[in-house]
Formats: sequence, structure tokens, C-alpha cells
Amino acid sequence: MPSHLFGLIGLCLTCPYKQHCFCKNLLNRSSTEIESSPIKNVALLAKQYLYRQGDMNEALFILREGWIMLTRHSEDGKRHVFRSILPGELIGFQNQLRGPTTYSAIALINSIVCRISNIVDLFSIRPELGLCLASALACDMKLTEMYLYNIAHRSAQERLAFMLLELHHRLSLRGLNNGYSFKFPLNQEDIADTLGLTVVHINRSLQAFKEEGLLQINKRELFILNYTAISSLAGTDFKIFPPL
Amino acid sequence: MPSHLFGLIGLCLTCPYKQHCFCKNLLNRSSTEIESSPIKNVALLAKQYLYRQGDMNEALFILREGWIMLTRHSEDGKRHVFRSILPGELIGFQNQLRGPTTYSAIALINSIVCRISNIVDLFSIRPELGLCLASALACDMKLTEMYLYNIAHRSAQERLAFMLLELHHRLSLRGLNNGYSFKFPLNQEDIADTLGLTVVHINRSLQAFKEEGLLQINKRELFILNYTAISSLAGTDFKIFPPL
DNA sequence: CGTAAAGTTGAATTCTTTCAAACACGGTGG
DNA sequence: CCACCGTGTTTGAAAGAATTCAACTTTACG
Repeated sequence: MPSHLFGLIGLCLTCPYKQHCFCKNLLNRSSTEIESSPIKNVALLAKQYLYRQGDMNEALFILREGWIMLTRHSEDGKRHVFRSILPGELIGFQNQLRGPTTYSAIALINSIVCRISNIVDLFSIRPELGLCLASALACDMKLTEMYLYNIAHRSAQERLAFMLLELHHRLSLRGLNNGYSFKFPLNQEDIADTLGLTVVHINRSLQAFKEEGLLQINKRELFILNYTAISSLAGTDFKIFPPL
Repeated sequence: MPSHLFGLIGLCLTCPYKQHCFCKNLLNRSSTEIESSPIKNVALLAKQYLYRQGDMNEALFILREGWIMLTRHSEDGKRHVFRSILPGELIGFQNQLRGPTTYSAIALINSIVCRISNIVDLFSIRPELGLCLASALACDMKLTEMYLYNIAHRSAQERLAFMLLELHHRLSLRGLNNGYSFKFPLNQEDIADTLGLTVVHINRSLQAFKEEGLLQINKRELFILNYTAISSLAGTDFKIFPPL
């Protein structure tokens, strides 16, 4: 491929998660018709911020490898984790809206993101991307709404069961699970801040699960031992979250 | 205007909330270049459903007049209100994703919605709409995230203050307020189900506000008497939600 | 091996829910 | 015009879920 074409599609063709990316429908076209585009990979170390709440950020990002969390800090010191971003997922479009970013993006483990710096150009060259983007956002919205529902109306154990299975489901769609177990880089405080509970309470809930033989955690790997039981607590059929 | 052009732009030109609609950027163009499109108005009576959770719904809707709530019922009888839809706002795009609708849309008062039935055609004729749509979804997302944060981390009175000012803000952007007061068709159960609290507790919180002279409710109209006090409880600067 | 970060435990407190009953109000029909 | 009915609002008391605070233990890591 000529080097001036190394851009959107050039990088995408080598992306291991291209089938989960919002732009996947464009990949069916011949790549030679695609213009070069200001896209490049960025590496992040564990605990490094991609951007911070309050920044004026212009770019769009897609996670290629790793695990990113979207977090919001409030004046009174509380933190909320909006969601975990898994490979193939898109972040940063919200920053296109007027005003500074309302949340931070932080890598939990070493990660690689694909950075699209000039969105306006990209969308003027390929307006069909707009609809792809809208679909990706609608998926995020659906997920966020499910968290909203769970946090608003359900008990600590139910929320926890929902979250763990939700992550398992999303990882499975990407082949990032190992049957009923998966790499789990979140600590108990991250879980607490995702579910609107305290670390202490998450700790007790997790222990209850372990004592009842529902799951096990070992060296940042989570093993679901009794899927049926956790699933009935979670109370959600994850088929409502099909792949993009 | 020739009658075959009475479609997207024909209806839109007469829409009182066109400046708040996701498609507003297209209205700057000459309307004669726009093809006819399968768009029409639909009237809803109070308490009538626009669509129901579980339906296979294909259309996109924009509220022209009235007040719609997006609700989700769970098997155990609980209800969650995701959000109130105000004139100019878009709903139903999520239904484009595979699978049945995950929530219902119900009119609280008599309403009129604009129905766009063939989305695929519309977006193939006007691909730029995709980006407009994505921006509208990003706004919804931002709002939903703020509710998520409030519900997950803050007290009943704080959530309530947030919700009332959030509605006041969004209504103000549309000129649907009357200074510090506005038409308020929600009952206490609707508020409770939006905030993840019980009616009883909402009742007590509202009374506390009334006793301290912060607000007053009269014949479905809400009067904010002490904006500063409620605002400090709400703890949010609504400038983060600019018009589209 | 020593320090910092993460996880665990108990007891007391607080906020919210639950349950049950009463009240207010608007609309309808006799 | 009044009695009645349903929906929505109000009130009290007891129970429950999660938080707070403070201390202790374990794990990770240079």
C-alpha cells in the first residue's frame, strides 16, 4: 500500500479489533479509495491519563489494546467511574460538544489507543461515518442506561452481579475471556465507584459471593464459578447487548 | 413550495422548535434541494404510549409539543424513568440497534411528535445528518451521565434539587419557562422513579424544601423561590449543558 | 526487607424504605 | 348539589441496607 494511504484504513486493516470498531462498515470498501487521514497510535502506561476532566480536547480515540476507565471527580472529593472502555470502543466524541470535557480517561493497564485528530475533515470526506458513530453512541447509551437502572433500583449484590456479568459479556464478544474467567484489572475501589457504593460494602459483597462459591479472584483474574446463580442476581439477559 | 417537497424541510420550517432539533444545521440550506421524505406529525393524548418496551420499532421521533417520559419496567414491578423528553428532542434512534426496544415512551400530557419512518433512506440521501444525530446523542449521553452520577453518589435532597434545576435549565433553553417557574406535569411517583427513590421519601424531601421556602408547587406549576439555595444543593453548573 | 497500596473486620450511625393508614382533591353520576 | 370514587399526597413508626470511622492484615514491589 502506498505510504500516503497509511491513514484511516491503513491502520485499521492491522487493528485486531476492527470488527468491533464503529467504522467497521467502511472496511468493506476498497481501501484505495480512502484518503490519508491524520490518525496515529498512542501508547499509554498504566495509571496514565489520556485526557483529563476540564481539558479542551479535540480528538476522537479508539482503544486498540488495554483497559481504560472514564471517571469524574467532584469538588467534594467523590469519584464516579462512568464505565470501562474495552478494545474496539470509541471515546472522546462527547468532547466535540461545546465546553471542556466533563470526565477523565485513564488507562488501568498499559494500553494503545488510536487517535483521530481532525474529526471535521474526516467526516466531510466520509459523511457515512456519522451514522456509524451514532450507532456506536446508541450502544454506549444503552449500556449507561442499564447501569442507571441498576444503580437506581437494585441492591449492592445485584449491582455487583450485573457489573461482573456485563464485563464478562462485553469481553466475550471480543474473545478476551477464557471461558468463565477473564483478566480483571479493577480494584475494589474502582468497582465501588462504578456502582455508587463504598469500598467496605463492595468488600463484604464480594466476600459473600466467594463464600457461597459464586466466584473467585486471583492475581487480577476473575473466575465465575456459578454463572447461573450470579446471572439470576444480575437479572439481565445480555442478549440485549449484541455486537455492533 | 411544490407539494412533493413537503417532507423533512417542509414540516421543519413550520416547527416551533426547529432551532433545538438535531437537524437544525440542514435548515440553512435551500429547501428546494431537499427530496420529499416520509415524515409526518402524530398526535398523542395524555398517558398514551408512543411505543412500548419490547416493540420492534423502526421509526425515529422528534417531540414538537408536549412532554414525553422514557420508562423501563422490570419483571419485579419496579419502574425507572430514564428521562423526560422536551420539545425539539429526538427519541427512538436506539431502536435501530438490533433487538426489541428496551424502554417505553409515554406522553404525560397531550403531545405532538414528528415521525421519521424510513431512516435508511433519509440517511442515504443526506449522510451529513449522521453527524448531527451523533451530536444529539452525545448531548443525551452527557445528561444521562449526570443523572447517573447524582443517583449513584448523592442524597435524596441533592438529587431532587439537581433534577428540578436540570428541567428548569432545559426548559429555559426553549423559552418554556416563566422566569423561575414552569409547567410541571410530573407527579411525585414520576420524580421518585427518575431519581431511584420512593414516593414517600420524595414527598418528605419536597415538603422540607417547601418548609424552608425553597419552592412551591401549585396546580402542576413549579415555582423556584430560592434559586441560590437549591442550586447549591444541586451542585451542578448547568452551563455544561449548552444548547445544541 | 521495608514501605505503600489494597483488602478485611467490627460496631455504631444514618439515611431510606416499608407498611399501613389517613387525607385532599377533582371529576362523575344520581 | 352532594355522595362517591380514584388518584395522588401526607403522616408515623419500625425495620433494613449501606455508610462511617477506625484499626488491623495482607499483598505488591523496589
